Amino acid sequence: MAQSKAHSHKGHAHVWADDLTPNQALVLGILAHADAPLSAYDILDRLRDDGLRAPLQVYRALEKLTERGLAHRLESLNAFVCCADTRRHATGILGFAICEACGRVEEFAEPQVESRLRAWGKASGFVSSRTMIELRGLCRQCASRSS
Amino acid sequence: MAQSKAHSHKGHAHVWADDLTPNQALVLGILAHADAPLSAYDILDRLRDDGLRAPLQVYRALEKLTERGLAHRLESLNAFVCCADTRRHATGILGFAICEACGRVEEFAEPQVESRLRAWGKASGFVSSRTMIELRGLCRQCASRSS
DNA sequence: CGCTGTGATGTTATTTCGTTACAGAGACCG
DNA sequence: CGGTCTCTGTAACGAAATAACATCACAGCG
Repeated sequence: MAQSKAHSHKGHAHVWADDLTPNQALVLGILAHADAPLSAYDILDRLRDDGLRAPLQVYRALEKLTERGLAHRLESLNAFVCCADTRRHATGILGFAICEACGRVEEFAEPQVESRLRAWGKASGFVSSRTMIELRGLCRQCASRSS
Repeated sequence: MAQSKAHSHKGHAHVWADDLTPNQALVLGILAHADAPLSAYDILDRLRDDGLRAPLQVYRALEKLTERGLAHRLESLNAFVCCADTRRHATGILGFAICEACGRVEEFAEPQVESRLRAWGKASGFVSSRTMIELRGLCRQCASRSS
């Protein structure tokens, strides 16, 4: 840890967190500027000019970023997005609505969903460490366009 | 369609549905006897003696089985399970609790979770076609053992 | 200074997962 | 008969993820 600024020389980096390593900052920068989820290899391709060469470099950065809630993995897509609201993420379970037309992802929190899942865990004895909620469908714009 | 019995000569097949093709019946038979999720390649390995040779044969069968709700894909695992309760599946959204110790999967339905998600969709304009809910953690037995 | 522990990095090769492309066999329908 | 549809078989490929191993930077300590 303790890695100082970690500003991309391309100007990707922002405020988020100051203690990112250079690779982590590069990856987060790419995710923050993308308007759709990116696979690890997509990210790698966009960072070749910044010196990244192997998938593992990207996967390692993504692992740290997701641990800290700065990025999320979409399991049904094998792809990653930048967290839309770090504050909210800290408070509980997030859901993701993935538009299959435009590719955009909406991040949401539903406290009542969370409490119902917690109640189910209590009743069944299952101790949950991580919860994934993903919806596939059409966002408002795409749904109205295609109707 | 209309493929008759589709009984495996190894005795895998059961009641479920009579109109499965031979390959579909083989795959479903393997899934039904497994006590943990299986990847497509796991399934393929166990069906070599039954004549299956290529991944695609398994993926095609899995596609039909999941369409009909006879099997489910666990996105966070890239693996498949036999549906535990086809009746319940027909009625709505299912969740899956995956034990990271023993590998077993519990399938559950939470109508209130479903209604909350539906409400969110209505409010945000998102038209959902498919919903995935997966929990990772420890089942009752494994949680008590490891405490 | 040298030594040591720890975490991030870099590189190669391999494994695991999933799909594309193409061709054949059988059922059903006109 | 020809046309279409679904299921099937085979080979090759592409995408996603990890294993194994070596290196580098740095902080703490004697």
